Amino acid sequence: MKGGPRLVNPSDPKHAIRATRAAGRQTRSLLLDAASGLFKRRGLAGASIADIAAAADAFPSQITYYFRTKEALFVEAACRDVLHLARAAEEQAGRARSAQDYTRALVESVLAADGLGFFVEAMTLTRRRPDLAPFVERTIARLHAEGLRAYAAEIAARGWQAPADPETVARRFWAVAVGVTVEGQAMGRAPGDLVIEMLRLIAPMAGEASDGRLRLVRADGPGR
Amino acid sequence: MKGGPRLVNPSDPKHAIRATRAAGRQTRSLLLDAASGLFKRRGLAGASIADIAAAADAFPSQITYYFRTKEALFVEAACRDVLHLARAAEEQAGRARSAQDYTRALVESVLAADGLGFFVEAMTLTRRRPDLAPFVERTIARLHAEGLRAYAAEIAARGWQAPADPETVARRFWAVAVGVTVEGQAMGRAPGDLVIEMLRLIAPMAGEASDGRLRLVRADGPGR
DNA sequence: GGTCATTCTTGTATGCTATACAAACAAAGA
DNA sequence: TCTTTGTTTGTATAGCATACAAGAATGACC
Repeated sequence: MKGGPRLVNPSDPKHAIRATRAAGRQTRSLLLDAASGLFKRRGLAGASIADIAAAADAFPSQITYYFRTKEALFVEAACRDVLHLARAAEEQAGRARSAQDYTRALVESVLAADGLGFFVEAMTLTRRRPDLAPFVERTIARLHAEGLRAYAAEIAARGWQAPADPETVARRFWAVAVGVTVEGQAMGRAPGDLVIEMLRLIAPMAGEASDGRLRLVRADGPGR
Repeated sequence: MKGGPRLVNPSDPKHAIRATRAAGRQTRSLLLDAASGLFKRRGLAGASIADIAAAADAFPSQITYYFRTKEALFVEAACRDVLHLARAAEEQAGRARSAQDYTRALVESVLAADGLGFFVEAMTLTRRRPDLAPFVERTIARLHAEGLRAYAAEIAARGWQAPADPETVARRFWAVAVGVTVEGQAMGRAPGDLVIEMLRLIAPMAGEASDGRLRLVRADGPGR
C-alpha cells in the first residue's frame, strides 16, 4: 500500500512518546517549557494547544504526538515545575543560620510568585483524570521524601533537634502550603501576607513555643 | 419593526439575570441543583452545559440567560454548596459534649464525601476569572464569619476558654481543610484518613496539649 | 549505496462545546 | 387592547482538542 498511514504509537496508545532522537527530545523540551510558562500564568483552560505550540514554534499536532493530551502535558509540566520550586527553596533555606530563618526561607521561596498554584491545579485535575494521578502521586511522594532528606540533613548537620519526625513535618508543610496558596489566590492576598499566615500555621507544628521562638534547639542545649 | 429581536439584558450585560417571575425562579433553581450535582461529581470541564440543561429539563440557552457563563454558574453553585456544607457541619458539631468531640464532628462533616473539593475548584478558578472572585471572596468571608459566630457561641454557651481568638481559629481551620482535601484528592486517600490527618494538623492550633487532649477547658477549671 | 523500518514533522478533517443571537411566547400593567 | 418585560425555544458560529493522513528525515542492516 505504498507506505500507508502510520499510526501514532501503535503498540501502546495509552502512553506518551518518549522522544528518542535528539531533534525529538529538543522539541519535547521546548513544548514543556512553553507549556510551563503559559499554563502557570493562565491555567489549564486559559492556554490553548495552539498558543503553546506557537510559543514553542511547533505544530499543535506535535503536542498530541509527544503528550497524547493537553492535560497530560499540563500535569507533566506542573510536576516538573514544583520539583524545581522545591529544590530552589531548599537551596535558599540552606543558607539560613537559625532554625527560624530556615523555616522562613523555605516558606518564602515556596509561596513566592504563586509557584504552587500551578501544581495545585494539577492535583485537583486528577479527580477528573484518574489516569494521570500516578504522575502527581509520585511527585508528591518525591516532595515529601526530598524535603524529608533535606530536613534530616539540616538537622543532622547543624546539631538541632526536631520536634517531630521529618516525614510528618514535610507532610504538614506541604498540606498547609497548599491550603494557604489556594485561599490566598481566592482572597487576592499578597505573597508577603501568605508567608506570615503560613508561618503562623506551621510554627506550632514545628514546635514554636508561646514566646514565638522555634523549639528547634542544639542537641547539647536545654531543649526537649 | 414588528417586535424585532430582544437582546439579552441590554441594560447591563455584565450581570446575571435574577429571575423575578415564579417560573423563572423555579427554572433558575432547578438549573443550580442540576449543576451542583454534576459539577460536584465531574468538575467544571467534566460536565457540559448540555448535560446540565438536560438534567434540569431545560434548554442550554437558559443557562446563559440566567448565569451568563458556565463558569459563573459553577461558582454560584459551589458557593451555595459550601455554605450548606458548613451549616450542616456546625449543626452536627453542636451535639458534641466535649471540645474534642466538637472539633472532630466539625472536621468529619467538612471532609465527608469530598464536599470541599467542589469549592476548591471554584477558588482556583478565580485566577483565570477575576470577575468571579468577589463572589468567592464573599463566601470565604462568610465561612470565616459564620464559623466564628458558631465557635464563639459554643465557647460562651459551654463556658469553655479558647486558646486563640475565634477568627484566627476559623481561618486556620479552613486553610488546613483545603490543604488536606486537595492532597487527599491527589493521593486518593479515604475520608477517614483525611479526618485523622486534619485533626493532627489543627489540634496543636486549637490548643492540643502533648497528652493529646485539647486545652479547651471550662472557665472555672484549671486551664489557661 | 540501496532498502527499509522508525521517528518526526507538516497539514487537514471532524466532532464537540460555549455562547451569541433571533424570535416566538407569556404575563402583567396602562 | 396595546405595550412592556420576562422567559422560552431554536439556530448559527467560532474555537477547541484531537484523530488522522502522509510526506520527510534519520539511522540500521545488507
